[in-house]
Amino acid sequence: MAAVRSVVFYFGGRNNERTAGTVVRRFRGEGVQKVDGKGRVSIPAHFRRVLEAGDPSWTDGKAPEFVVVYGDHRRDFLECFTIDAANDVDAKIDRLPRGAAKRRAMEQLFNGQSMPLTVDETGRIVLPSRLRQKIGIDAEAYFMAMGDTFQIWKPETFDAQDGEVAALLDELGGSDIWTLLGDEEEG
Amino acid sequence: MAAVRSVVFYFGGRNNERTAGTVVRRFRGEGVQKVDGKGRVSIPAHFRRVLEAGDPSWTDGKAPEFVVVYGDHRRDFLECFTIDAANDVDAKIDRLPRGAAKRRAMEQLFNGQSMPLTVDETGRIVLPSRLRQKIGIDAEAYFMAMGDTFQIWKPETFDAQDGEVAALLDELGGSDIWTLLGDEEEG
DNA sequence: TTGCTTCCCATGATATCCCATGGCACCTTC
DNA sequence: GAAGGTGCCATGGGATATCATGGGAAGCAA
Repeated sequence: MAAVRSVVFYFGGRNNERTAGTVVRRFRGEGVQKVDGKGRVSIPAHFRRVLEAGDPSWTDGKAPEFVVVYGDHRRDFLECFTIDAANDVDAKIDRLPRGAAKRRAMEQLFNGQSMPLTVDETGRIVLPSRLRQKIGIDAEAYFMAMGDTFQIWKPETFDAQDGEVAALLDELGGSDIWTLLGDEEEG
Repeated sequence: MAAVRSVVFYFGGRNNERTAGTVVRRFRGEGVQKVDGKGRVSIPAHFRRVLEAGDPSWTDGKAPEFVVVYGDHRRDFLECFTIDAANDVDAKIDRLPRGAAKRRAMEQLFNGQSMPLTVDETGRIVLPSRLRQKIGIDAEAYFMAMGDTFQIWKPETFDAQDGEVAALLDELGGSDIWTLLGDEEEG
C-alpha cells in the first residue's frame, strides 16, 4: 500500500548555486485546491513527491515536512520550501557577516516569519487560520510551482498579478520561450 | 493549405532504432495520433527515441520523462521539452536577476504553466483533460517536430495557422530552403 | 463548556497498470 | 521472390490504486 514508485530524479538547473551533484526534483505545475473549514488543503500529488524527495528524514510511508515562509505584510502569498532548499537558504544566511543589517533582515524573514508544516497521511496540510487570514484565503487556494519552491495564493490575488505578468509578456514579445530567453547563443 | 488528415506518417521511416553510434537528438517529422476517451495518446516512436536520449535518468527499458509547457490563454498548442532541454531553459532563467519582473514571468510560464509527463510502457502519455480542453483536442492530436522540442496541436487549429505559414513563405519567395536561408543572411 | 486541533474513516472521480489485438515493416526460409 | 515468422507500433478495454475531499470522533486548551 505504501506507494513509493521509484521516484525518478533529475538534475536541476546548473547554475542554481546548489551543491554540485545534489539531485533535485523541481516543482512544476499549478492548480486550485479546496480549503475546508478546518483549514485543510490537499497538496497536489506531484508537489508531494518533490517534498518527499527534498526531506532528508523522509522514508516511505512517512509524512514529509517542509517550510512555509509567510513574511511580513508586503507578502500576499505563502512560499514553500523543501527541507533541503530551506537548509540551503539557511547556509547562505550563515555566510553573511554577523551583525550585518542584511543578515538580520534575512533571519527575521526566513527564520522568524516562517514555520514548519507536515503533510498528513491523506496528503493534506492544515493552514493555520493566521496564515489563511494573512493572504486572504477562504474556500480555495491556488498553488503554483516556482522551480525550487512553490507558492500558495488566494486565487483572486493571483489572477490580479497574473494580468500584470501577461501584459509584461506581451510587451516582451509574446509567450514564446525561446524569444523571451533570447536564443542567439546556443547551449 | 493541406489538410492535416491527409498527412501520412512521416516520422522518418521505420528503421529508426537506436543503431549503435547513432545518437538521435532532434525531433523530426509530423503526424496525427488518436486520442482515446482517457486522454491517452501514443507518442510517435521516433519522438520517443529523442525523449529517451534527452532524459539523463533514462535507461534502456525505462519510461522517459519530459516536460510539457501549456502556457497561458494565448497558446493554442502544447510544447514538449526533453529533460535536458527543460534544464537548459531553467538554467537560463536562473541567470536572470532574482526579483526581475521578466524572471518572475518566465518562472510562472515555464515552471507554473507546465507539467512533467512520463511515457508509459506502451509508448503513450495521458494528456490530462484540462490540457486537452485548453487546446481543444478531442479525438485526434497533431504532432509536429520543432527541433529541440515538439508541439501538440488540435488538427484543425494547426491547419488554420498552417495557412498563415504558407502565405508567409509565398511572401518570402517560395519554399526553397536555400533561398530562404540566403535571404536571412543578406538581411 | 466552547472552540480548536488531530486522527480515523469514507467516497466519487481520476489516473495508472496490466493484458489484448490488428497492422505494417523487415527478416528468414524455402 | 512468395510465404510465413518476428517484433515493434498504435490502439482498446477492464481492473486496481491513488487523489482530492468531506464528515465525525477524540484530544487539548482556555
